Amino acid sequence: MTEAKKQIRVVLIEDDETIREGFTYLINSAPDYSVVNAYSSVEDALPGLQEDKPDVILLDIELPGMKGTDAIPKIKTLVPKTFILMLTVYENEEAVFVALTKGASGYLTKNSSTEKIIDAIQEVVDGGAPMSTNVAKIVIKSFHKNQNSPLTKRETEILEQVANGKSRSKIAKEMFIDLETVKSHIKNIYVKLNVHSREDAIKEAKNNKYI
Amino acid sequence: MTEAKKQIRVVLIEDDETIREGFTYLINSAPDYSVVNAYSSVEDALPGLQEDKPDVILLDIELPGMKGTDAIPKIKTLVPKTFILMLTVYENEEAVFVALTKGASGYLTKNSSTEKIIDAIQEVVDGGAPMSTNVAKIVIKSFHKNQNSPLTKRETEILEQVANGKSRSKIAKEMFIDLETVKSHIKNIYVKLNVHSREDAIKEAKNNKYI
DNA sequence: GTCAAATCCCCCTTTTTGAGGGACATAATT
DNA sequence: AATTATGTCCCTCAAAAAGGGGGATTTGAC
Repeated sequence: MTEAKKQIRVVLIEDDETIREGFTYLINSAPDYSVVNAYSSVEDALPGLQEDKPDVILLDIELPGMKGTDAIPKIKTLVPKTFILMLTVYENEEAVFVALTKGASGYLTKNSSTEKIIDAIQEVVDGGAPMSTNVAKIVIKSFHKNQNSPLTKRETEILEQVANGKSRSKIAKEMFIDLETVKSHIKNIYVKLNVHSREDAIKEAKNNKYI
Repeated sequence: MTEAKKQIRVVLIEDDETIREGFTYLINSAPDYSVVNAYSSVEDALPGLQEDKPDVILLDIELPGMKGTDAIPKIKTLVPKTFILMLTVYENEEAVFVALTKGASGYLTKNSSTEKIIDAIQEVVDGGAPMSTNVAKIVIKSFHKNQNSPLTKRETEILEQVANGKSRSKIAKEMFIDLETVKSHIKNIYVKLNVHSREDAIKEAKNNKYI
């Protein structure tokens, strides 16, 4: 192995000096990985990113000044091909979803082992989406439906169609039932959810993961 | 360490005999883990599950007869506290989502190392949600929005409200703009998406991840 | 035999929707 | 300086949809 492998360029954005230096040392110690820059804030980082040309940015989610999640779109504008891995000490459900919707590729807790961090960087470069199983759980939970729904199967089906913006007559046609049946189901749904409109029914059902 | 640790009870449902026996051997070799039963189909497994009292079920997603995803609700009914880990050879985007919405806790590829399999079992028992980074990528991709949306920010905001079942007048009130403005935006949205109804606009926007 | 679920039927009023036309101010870009 | 995109608002119109009220019937599960 005399050939020089392509170095993977990493940028750190993390306000805690100890963690910043620790990660820098750890990553630089690994062959094929190098920290090209380590910033303590997003404001500091942004002007330098286009020159840094990072393959991966490790971005703290709890930063002073501009929040990590707000930084994601700005970073994506400057260096669109760069993958962003979020760093966090504790899992904040809301922050996880915000980061993922804004374009982060993965989610690491700061107490991860060196091995896991290097693994994660490699996997994100390879097109994967590393995340701790705890973070994965938050994400997966968002897919799970509530087992204690007061709605019957049929009612749930219909409410899902309503939530997709379908009119009652369209639902009737697609489910091969009469418009009156759809109306009847919706009436029952409203009673069960204690609402009086499509909007509130959808909101209530989504809040409780009935749909 | 003279005390007997609690054994973690595992049940396998997998039609390929080689994989079934391989996994059984591997898991039984690990201390604290034992395969209490290994079935080749869901139909075979269901009657025995309540006696097996598994902590974790490893469930093949591509089974002859009843599909793995259809089995999940039935298993949940019989043994609601059991965690279900899906096994798959290749990542099927649709199947991943179906399995997760129906209540699976994680997702393993069959070529995973013994270590990763044991790790995954332990993590799911500890309340995590193990999945390969490739599967995680599918899941995370579902959160990402399309950056090439033809819709403006404001139009996207409004379409999101429409997709939440809100009426135009409600949207107007909540966004502190006139009903006419909302109508105007929606007209433009329809033109841009080349649709003529709320339903189609929502469908089109969701398909392309504009919202 | 009772009950829940799913189906269908009638009445009624109010609200919403979609489509057609247009106007105007402020940014941003060229 | 001129053009374009965006966001705001205005008017009319007919058709569709929504919401609420009262019912009935059949099927299957328990």
